[in-house]
Amino acid sequence: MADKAEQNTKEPQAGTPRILEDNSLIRQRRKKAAEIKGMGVSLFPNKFRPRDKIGDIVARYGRMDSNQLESRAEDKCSIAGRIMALRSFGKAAFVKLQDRSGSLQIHVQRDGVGQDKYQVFKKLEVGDIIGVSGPLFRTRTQELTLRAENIILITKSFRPLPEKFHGLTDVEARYRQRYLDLIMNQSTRDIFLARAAIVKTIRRRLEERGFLEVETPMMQVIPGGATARPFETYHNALGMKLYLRVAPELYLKRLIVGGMERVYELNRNFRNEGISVRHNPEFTMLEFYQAYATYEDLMVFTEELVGDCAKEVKGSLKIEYQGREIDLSPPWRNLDFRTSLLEIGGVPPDVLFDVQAALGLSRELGGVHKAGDGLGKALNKIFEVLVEPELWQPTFITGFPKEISPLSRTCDHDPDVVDRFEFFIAGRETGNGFSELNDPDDQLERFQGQQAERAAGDDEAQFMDLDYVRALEFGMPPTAGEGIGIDRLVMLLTDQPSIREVILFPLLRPEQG
RNA sequence: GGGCCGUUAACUCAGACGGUAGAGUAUCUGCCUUUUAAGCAGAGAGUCGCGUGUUCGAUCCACGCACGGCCCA
Repeated sequence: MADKAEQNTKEPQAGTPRILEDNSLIRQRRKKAAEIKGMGVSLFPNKFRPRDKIGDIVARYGRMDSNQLESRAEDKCSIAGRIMALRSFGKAAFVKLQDRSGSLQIHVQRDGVGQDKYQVFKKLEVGDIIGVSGPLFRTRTQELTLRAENIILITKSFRPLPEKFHGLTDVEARYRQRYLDLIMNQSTRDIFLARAAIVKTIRRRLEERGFLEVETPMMQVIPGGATARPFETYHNALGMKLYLRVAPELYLKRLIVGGMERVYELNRNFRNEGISVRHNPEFTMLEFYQAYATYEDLMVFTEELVGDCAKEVKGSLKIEYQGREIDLSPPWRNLDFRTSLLEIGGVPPDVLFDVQAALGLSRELGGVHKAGDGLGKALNKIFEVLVEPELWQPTFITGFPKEISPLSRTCDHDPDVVDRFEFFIAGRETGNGFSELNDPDDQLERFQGQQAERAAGDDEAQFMDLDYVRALEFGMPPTAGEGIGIDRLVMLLTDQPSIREVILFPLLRPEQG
């Protein structure tokens, strides 16, 4: 009997924690839970062990017709999952059960599971996690269905799931409550399955080439390896300021000095910058270093590596991103930095060698410059605004100015340029590689130059790292190294416009002011 | 940091150019042993993001704030 007075009450049911928001639906679900408990049934048992995955069942039996399934009625399946839909007919019901591999319809009949279990079952709701076992059959409409012979509540759900048709679409809710997003949206699950596949492919390819996976400090006394502002933190016992790393680069190259010759790290970096569709304060980067190689060797490897990832998750080197086709087939376009400014950016030739003209143009385009900024920084800003967005098809840019590359080896026949490339896909920088600077005296001078820039007010300039110079003095074999932004690669290969869609828990401000 | 847009029931969304709000789904009650956005009948559910101001009266207007989205820096 419905007790409407009780339905209306604002009083929480027994056991409702007051620290979380409450509503009538939650109260109703807790009431049902109490009733189930009152029947002597545990709400959170941990005994049921599913023997099967729904995906496997569908793969194995999905093509069998009614008669074939009938003849295999002794093949009992045993699965566990969450109730995503429930259609009840009084003495029978259909349940849509979802596990990590897929979903399957369950038919529960009073005469199939027995009066007692059916009484409990009638109290179950969408969102509850149950275990069921029984044979498969096909319904009148030919849907593969498990006939429940046994059914058990595994976990009671106190909160209502979003509506079945529209699901959860509110972007903020999807990021904050990613668990709900994952329950409700197959497309979200697919993104993170693809991400895992991409990371796995990268590791496999690197392992095949003899790279060793290592882990270097994320908390660093001297943040180095990239031009970026670091996060600061503090170690209480040591009484010491620490930085979250902006890159693992300098540590990985110390390992090259140490004789490891081929190393990689695929992990998080932290940069204290604004948030955008391309930037999250913490992001995942692959960095790898190979001794006795040049940046040109890595360009070839990059084409292979990115291509392998595309084949793995898209099955093709021709992919579509945000409605436009991208062809990852090698060889990729290769353009000199200055040439790209002229041909793609439409920059007047005199700007390329005239600091004042370059700074002027950069400022016109919105660039902010300090007194000490030279040609390299100005041209780089111009590049970012005029050229980068145009590089839709995969493109290597080479011939970068030395001024913006303090860790790269100087080009043998142009002292203003370094042996470096960046590659761009879909108008975004996706990776950066270079022949490493292994002349310790040159490196020391570059650091000193960075120190001067820092003194002049550039808080993105790199810190002096004397131990790194000391390591180079022991001798680092000629080495090429590269970093690839994993989040951006995943965006590309899952056709996502925002980096937040490919990060499980993107950084958001707290919900309550 | 700036601009634009958004925030209404658990979810997805309407809405009134000021008079304290609706739909669908979900939920509750009843019926129903092959449904699949099940169906039929009935019912309940809201601090209209937060605050201040204007007003007889604000969810709606104004200002501020919070959170989010997109664009720009």
